[in-house]
Amino acid sequence: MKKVVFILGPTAVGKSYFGICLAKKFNGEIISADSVQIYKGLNIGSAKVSEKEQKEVVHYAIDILEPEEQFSVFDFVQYTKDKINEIIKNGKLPIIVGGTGLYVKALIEGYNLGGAERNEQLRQELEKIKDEQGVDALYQMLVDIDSNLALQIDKKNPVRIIRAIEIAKSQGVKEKNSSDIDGLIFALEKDRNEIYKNINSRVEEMLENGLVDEVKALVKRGLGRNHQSMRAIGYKEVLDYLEGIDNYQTMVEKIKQHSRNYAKRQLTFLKNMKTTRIDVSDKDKALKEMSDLVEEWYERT
RNA sequence: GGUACCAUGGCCAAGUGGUAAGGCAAAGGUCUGCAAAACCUUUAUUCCCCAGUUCAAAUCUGGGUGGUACCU
Repeated sequence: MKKVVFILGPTAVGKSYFGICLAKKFNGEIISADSVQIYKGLNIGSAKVSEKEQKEVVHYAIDILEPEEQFSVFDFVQYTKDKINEIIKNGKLPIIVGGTGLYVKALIEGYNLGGAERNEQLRQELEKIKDEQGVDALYQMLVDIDSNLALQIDKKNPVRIIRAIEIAKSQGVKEKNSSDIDGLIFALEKDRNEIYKNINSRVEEMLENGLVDEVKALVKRGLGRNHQSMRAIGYKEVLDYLEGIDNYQTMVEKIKQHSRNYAKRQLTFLKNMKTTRIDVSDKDKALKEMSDLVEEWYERT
């Protein structure tokens, strides 16, 4: 079994901080589990750890993709498994820090995904069916192709139905889940209002640090709303502002609002995972608590 | 001061006589493949107030209050 520490939690609770502290203390290296921080050029809006912090502690899964590229849970699991092995081989402790729940869940539970490629042509056809005949027709297609798979898919969720059809039609081999990870999984928590307050002030900070310019640069490079990376919170809203759809004030409010909604969703997702909950309202106390737990867990075989 | 228009949930808003659409927010939730995505559930016994017409009014009439625009 591979020993891996996980630091999860909603946006703006302070995951990065605790990750770095623990890494320093336990000779660890960090793998980010964040669907936006993997992209180069998306720094401010993704609250990426600073270069300075990246020098203090080795970080992986940050800046590994161009903003034009696609990425999926499958890719994340592949990448991360390799890194975990590498880190352990070097005698260090892997620490996974991030807020993208599904990435982490897939890793912990050992999803064996087949690696089905995106099929743009098929996608276009399916989109067309959805627009012309509705989601029900789309779902019916899935039922016809693979009725077992269809049972697991939300009937009304076009994004998932399309992906399911894509997978069903590809040759990807699916095996059973298997995980060789012995995880110590922390879920950082804090009073909801406190989190919301942090989010609001962090958004203000991002704006002061030049979020709008960051997006402008990406737009200049040819990025637009159909790129996966640009659908992230903080980016799509600025895009709306730059295109004159929203005024500045509205943009700011929307970024805050969407971040709050996101935090809520993360909290819900985390509730369903087996985690060790840590109240981080008192930073020092929380750090001590986590350190003790890591120590004890690390000793165990 | 005059004239016109408007007043519907936290916000935006549809509805012009038949028993309150929708969107956003909020709250809760889903989750094995774009997840900072996508999706689901809940949320106005009541339409600014008062009086009237009518079997029936958010919808019509009169008055009041508040707002907006234009005029003097």
